Amino acid sequence: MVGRAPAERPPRTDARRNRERLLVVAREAFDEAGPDASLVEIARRAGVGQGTLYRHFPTRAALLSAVLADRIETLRRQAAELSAALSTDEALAAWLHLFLVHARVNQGLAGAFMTEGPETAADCHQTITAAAADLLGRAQRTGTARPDLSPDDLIQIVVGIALATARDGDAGQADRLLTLVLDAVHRTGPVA
Amino acid sequence: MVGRAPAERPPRTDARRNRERLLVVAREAFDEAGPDASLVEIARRAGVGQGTLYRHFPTRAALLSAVLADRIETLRRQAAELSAALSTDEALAAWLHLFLVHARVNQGLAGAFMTEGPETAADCHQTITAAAADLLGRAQRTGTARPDLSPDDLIQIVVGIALATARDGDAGQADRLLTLVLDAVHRTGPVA
DNA sequence: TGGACAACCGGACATCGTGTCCGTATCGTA
DNA sequence: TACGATACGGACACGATGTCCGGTTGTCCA
Repeated sequence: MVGRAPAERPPRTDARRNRERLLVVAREAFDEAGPDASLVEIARRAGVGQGTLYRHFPTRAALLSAVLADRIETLRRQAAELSAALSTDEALAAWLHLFLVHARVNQGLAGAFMTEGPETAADCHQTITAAAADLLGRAQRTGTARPDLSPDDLIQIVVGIALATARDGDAGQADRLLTLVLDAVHRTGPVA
Repeated sequence: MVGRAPAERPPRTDARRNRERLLVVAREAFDEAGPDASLVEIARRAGVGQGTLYRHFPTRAALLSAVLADRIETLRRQAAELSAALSTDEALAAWLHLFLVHARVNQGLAGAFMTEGPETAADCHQTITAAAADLLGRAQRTGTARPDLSPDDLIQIVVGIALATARDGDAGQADRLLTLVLDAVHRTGPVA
């Protein structure tokens, strides 16, 4: 084991402050303009120089996943809550719906999963997949969900729905497609 | 009815030649670098100025859909062939598989559907949807596909699968997800 | 308290991509 | 051949990304 960082100092207060401001502004900007929002514009609105932005968040993905971190955390928590409050099937359906809505609203979520390799968004993906595994696993053990479906595949197809329906305002279509998928998920027997 | 175009002249030979060269080069470029390939680079490799490129294809989408036009045409033809050769269900499955493969290989296809409004890629979308409507309609009349599914929704979810699985090389996942969807499509009765 | 050093800031800059504009060259026709 | 319509080409304006460095500001210690 090599020498570890020698008592690494905490970041300076102004650095910490700027980081917070950037996150707040970035959240707004991504909500307004989608995941392609201009980074210089974000820096400008946060009242900092571009250098500051790029120092804190070297890439767009880094900023995106930082912004998304708490949404992801929220989704994780909601998975647990729904799992406790509803039946397995209802919980799975409700949570996937929440996930879909979030993924569509800021397409950045789905975008962050896709445009990056596993490096940056790995944590997010990990957390989401774990939550899905929990809910799906319960349904599978209960016998109401087909056993030959992985949490990763489930997440991926919902991401697909989000990506495919992100642009047009037809939210109904996204819901219909999710319903279709859920139908398939619960199909454990042969075709009727 | 107002006066129609007065005997509109055919394009000049050099214009026609340049258009061809651009299409050839663009096809290569999109295959190599994906749908975000640089347009100036395409112009350069085709030996024409940027102005020429933008005159023939005012937007990236215009170029993309021109490049895709023959692939789309191929898909349309294959739909008819499969429809004649196989059972309705097999034809539908086989064609959706072909569509998925094409959409993934050059993500540009799916990209063209998404990044544009209905304006530019309308023809492509129209053709694809029509082919899907044909195959799906037959299955629905046969009674092997759920009646509450529109061709548009079907296409959209396959596009979603393509978008979501375009980056990572796991072609198996795309197939698994398509199978899942097909399962749902054929589910005409209550859950087993 | 105050001074020195590291950490941090800000914005200019280099680079790349898109799409427009217009002077010039070339094609088609009389 | 000569003329007008058509098309060409590249400079240009604009906007975005990411880097770099001189100046500034916190932090720590004497």
